[in-house]
Amino acid sequence: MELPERKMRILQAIIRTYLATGEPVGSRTISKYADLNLSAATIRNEMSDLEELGLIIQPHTSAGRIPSDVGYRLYVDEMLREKEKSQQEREEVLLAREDRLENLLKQVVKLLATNTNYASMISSPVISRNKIKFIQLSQVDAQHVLAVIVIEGNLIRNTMIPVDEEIDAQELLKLNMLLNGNLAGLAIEQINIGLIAAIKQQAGVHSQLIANVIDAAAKAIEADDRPEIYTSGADNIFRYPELADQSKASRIIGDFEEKQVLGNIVRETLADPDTEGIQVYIGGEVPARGQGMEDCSVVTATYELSEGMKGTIGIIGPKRMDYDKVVDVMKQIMTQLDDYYKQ
Amino acid sequence: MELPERKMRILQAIIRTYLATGEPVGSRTISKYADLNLSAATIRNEMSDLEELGLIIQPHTSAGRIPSDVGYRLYVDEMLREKEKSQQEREEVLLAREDRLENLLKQVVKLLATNTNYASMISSPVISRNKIKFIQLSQVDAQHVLAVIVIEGNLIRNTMIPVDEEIDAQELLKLNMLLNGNLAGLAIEQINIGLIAAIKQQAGVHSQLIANVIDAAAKAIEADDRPEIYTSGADNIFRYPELADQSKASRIIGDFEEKQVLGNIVRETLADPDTEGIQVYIGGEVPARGQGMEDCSVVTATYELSEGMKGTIGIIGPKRMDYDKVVDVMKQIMTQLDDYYKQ
DNA sequence: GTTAGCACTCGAACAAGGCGAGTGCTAATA
DNA sequence: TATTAGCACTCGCCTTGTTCGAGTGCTAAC
Repeated sequence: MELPERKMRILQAIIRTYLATGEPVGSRTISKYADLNLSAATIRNEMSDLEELGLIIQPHTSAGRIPSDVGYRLYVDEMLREKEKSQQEREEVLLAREDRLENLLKQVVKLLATNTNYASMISSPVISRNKIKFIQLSQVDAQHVLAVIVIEGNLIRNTMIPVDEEIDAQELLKLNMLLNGNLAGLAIEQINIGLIAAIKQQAGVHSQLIANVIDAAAKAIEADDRPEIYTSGADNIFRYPELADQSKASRIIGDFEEKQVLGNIVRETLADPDTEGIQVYIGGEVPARGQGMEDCSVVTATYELSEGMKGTIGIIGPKRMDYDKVVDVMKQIMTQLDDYYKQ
Repeated sequence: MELPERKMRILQAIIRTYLATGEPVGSRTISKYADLNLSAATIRNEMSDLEELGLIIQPHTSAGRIPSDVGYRLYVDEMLREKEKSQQEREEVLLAREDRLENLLKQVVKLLATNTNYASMISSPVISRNKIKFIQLSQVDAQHVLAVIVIEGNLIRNTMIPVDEEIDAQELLKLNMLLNGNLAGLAIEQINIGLIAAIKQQAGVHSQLIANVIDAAAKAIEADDRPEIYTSGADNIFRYPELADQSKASRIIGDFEEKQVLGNIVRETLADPDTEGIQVYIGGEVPARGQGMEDCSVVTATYELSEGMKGTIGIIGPKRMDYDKVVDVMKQIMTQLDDYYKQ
């Protein structure tokens, strides 16, 4: 949709004031905008047009106008275009080094929440290349064998497997070689029944143990498809009256805690291959069947912690969100995450 | 505090009706209680006494009475005493088997929330006996050695350690024996500088690697002191009007997500050695410096998943909580968790 | 010690009315 | 033709006043 220059500027003025105040904005308010220099009456005519175009809405007869979803969309797209052009320098948000991935993610999501004042989430990176790299069995005590499975990308899974009797060290070494020889480098799809049967046969008396290990390996890889999601700043939604009423807040908080809906958003974000940068979902656009989110906007971005380890960060807030600032903060954090392991 | 029989029964009647309705209860309502058979006027006199004793409160002159914290306390103590006596049979809440501890905990907390309709939490068990059981180094690829550390109670931690060059298999075997020979069975306090120096000396050129492993082991054990906390059903607080208003809900949700306050409650529960069963904190009794919780009651219980692995489950709701039901549900879940690994 | 009766209190719910922000339309103006 | 000033009108919000009723405390009678 292409909009005449003046209408666009009036729309922007309306949205900007609405973002700041959260109240319907009237023609007089806009007429005071220095760089427009139009009377309230003219603005009224223009507003009438904008309403006809579906860009703004009048909540009731004698009220000002508020942006519609379509209006927001136009505004956001324009803003993103502007941002693309001007590679502005940013003040850095600094990430402290963390030794555990989990702590890093928690740190990031907290940072995101405190910097934006919106509810924030981060998904742990999912590994797209799900090959087995290395398997190691060790006898931990008389009743337990520990299976350590390393997946491409150095992700590690452990499973404790109960055994009837202690396995001879020499025997264990053979099993390790058997497993690594047959499975290392394979993706989960490549491990078929035939292969499993063959390995089991070679394992002889320990075939049950081997079956357990393969099972664990399959589960380990599968688990990565369901990324962990961390959240922070859910209470921020109470800052915005339009979300703070009981029923809405309840649904949003519920969705936020349940992680189901967030999972959908994460999946959607990761699935969209052409947008490398920021994605903005406004109101009904939010990929969530639940009805909790349609009064919200969601901004997401994909980070790549290291080759093939992609995750999503996102913030959730009211439709009248400070998109400008949010996009800035998210870009900063994204860049830092992308560089995290390169430093 | 000992209360005459009749006053106690009136207090119980008041609290029970208040729990159900959430509204101040008047003398007439109580006078209709079949098993009391007293007129409203008499009840009024008794209520006046109860108020003087600080057990009930009148929100404003022409309103009924609501229980005070002290009143609740009396009621709850009495109820717990009753429960102690009658070992009632319970309908079972059934836990499905889960292979990962994390999933078990998530399942439990969800179950707790849906069964009680209150916000629920569970802490992962903390290991009190923090001994190293087993250490295993493996060469995963040319640049990385994987250290797997198993702690008493079969808790497993992994660390990837970067190395300059591949280590000979024979050499690695020696290092493994060195580590296990010297560290297995030791608690973290027993690993002192002298011991570390001795091991490093024996490790020769690989002393740096060994230092990293010991470091990782120390961190792994330490991490267990800060238990993970899972929550569910935070949105349940919106069911209770007295908590659902914006500022209160915001603070509670914030506390709930931040896990800091919950951590305190968990610590408090675990620290209290003599109560083996259920703990009830009413209003100001809640061990949380934040002011979000003083309108709430918190019920916690300690479970013991297996020898020495203790954790806490808890629910958070309004002071007018269905203590009876909550205690029942928690006891069920506790018992099931206690038996979980014995089945 | 218990109960009936009564005057009194006070919040909740409802209705009426004024206020004011904002609109659309029309006629005048540049 | 585009813009602006003026004006009547609309409608949600807030304030005020009123009623209603649940609940109380007190007193006198049982």
